[in-house]
Amino acid sequence: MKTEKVDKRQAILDAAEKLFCETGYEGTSTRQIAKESGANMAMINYYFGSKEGVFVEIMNERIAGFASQLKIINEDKISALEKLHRVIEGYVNRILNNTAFHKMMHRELSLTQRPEMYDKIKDAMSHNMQLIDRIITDGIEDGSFNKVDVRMVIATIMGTITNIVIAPHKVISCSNFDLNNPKDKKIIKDRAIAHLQDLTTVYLTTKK
Amino acid sequence: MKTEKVDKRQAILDAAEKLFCETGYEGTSTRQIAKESGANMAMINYYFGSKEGVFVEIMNERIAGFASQLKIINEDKISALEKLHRVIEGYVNRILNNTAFHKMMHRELSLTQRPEMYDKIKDAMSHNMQLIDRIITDGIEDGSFNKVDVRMVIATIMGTITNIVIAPHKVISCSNFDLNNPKDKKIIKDRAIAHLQDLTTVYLTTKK
DNA sequence: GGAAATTAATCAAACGATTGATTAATTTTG
DNA sequence: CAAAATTAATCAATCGTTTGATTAATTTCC
Repeated sequence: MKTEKVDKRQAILDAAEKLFCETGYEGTSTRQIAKESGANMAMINYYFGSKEGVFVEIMNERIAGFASQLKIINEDKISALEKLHRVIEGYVNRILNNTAFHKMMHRELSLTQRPEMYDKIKDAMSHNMQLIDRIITDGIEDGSFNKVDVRMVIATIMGTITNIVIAPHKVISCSNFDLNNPKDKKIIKDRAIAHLQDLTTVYLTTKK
Repeated sequence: MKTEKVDKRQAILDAAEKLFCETGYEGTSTRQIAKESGANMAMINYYFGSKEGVFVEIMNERIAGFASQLKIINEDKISALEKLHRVIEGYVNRILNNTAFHKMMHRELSLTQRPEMYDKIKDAMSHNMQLIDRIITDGIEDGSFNKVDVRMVIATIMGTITNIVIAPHKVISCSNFDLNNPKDKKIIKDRAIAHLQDLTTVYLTTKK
């Protein structure tokens, strides 16, 4: 009769991620997680060993998901510019579809107290970074891109997106604007993609 | 004879800022602050009323410092591009000279639990944003700049700098690299300024 | 000027509340 | 029945804050 299989384990993960995103790791108590997930407090330790175990599990799951999304863009026989544009589109979509997690990740990246987590995030990022690095470097070598500071260009692309997620008021000053509203999110996505594609096109391919 | 006036109040502020930057607000205890500052725990509440009072005081001091640094760049009779370049230089220098605080500010901006603080930071930022907005908009209106998505360009400038501060490994993959090392910091500063000035010049002034 | 009164600064100790974690008992499941 | 899942109760530790007392400095008063 009741097919509603309540997977407490997953419920804990979902609740914890939501709370960690909203109030931070230290700012979230195990009791809050238990309450929000509908599970008993002891279940947290039963399944994940500790509060930190929950956090690590969330990060691992997410990072694994990101890695699997790393498409074989570099295999396609398209121009370097076209590749870069696809990467930008993919990045903007991914990050703006997971704004809460992205915020949490960046928060963790700015702390020095959990070095293992810092390194884990850093490593996960570096894969994607190397992909972009290769695309731009190839473009420079085959003459289709200007000689630029590749790492700085990457910082610009990633930094722009992160900035939009963390401080959307910088882009939209409208007060009743909400990134969680699908309509508003779509607008921001399109603007971000258009801007970054235009920016990279002009900056990388304009002959001086 | 003894001019070593130990201002406990200031010692608390200094220690708290250091700790808040390193381990976050929730991650720092009042006992840590007391120990690090050499003050008695009760002094924190004596001077600032509460732990949050310390935090608010730090933020207010810093934000006031930033506002006072808001130079009258817009008054100078120089081109829009020149103004923008000066703003970029000022921003990079300011933020890279206060990396720890900048990290903390962005961390606070990504949380939803202290709305008053969020609004305070947002307001402080919006002043600087309006300055840049005006410079670019003026440049567009007088025909020296291309028609671009002004808010997105601002997000790019600020996002790039923040990204460098929070994830410097993206720019420098060298393992023994340290943003606290003055020599390394100088290198990053110069690269960031050169990149952003070059980027904005090409993107805003290239005729299509 | 010097005793008396007042204020500011500092301290050790303790407060109640909450933290993450664990126990032992119970229920559910296969 | 045995293993797995779940529960309420409890643990020691730590949290931010408050207390009452003490010292040092300043002000008031005669």
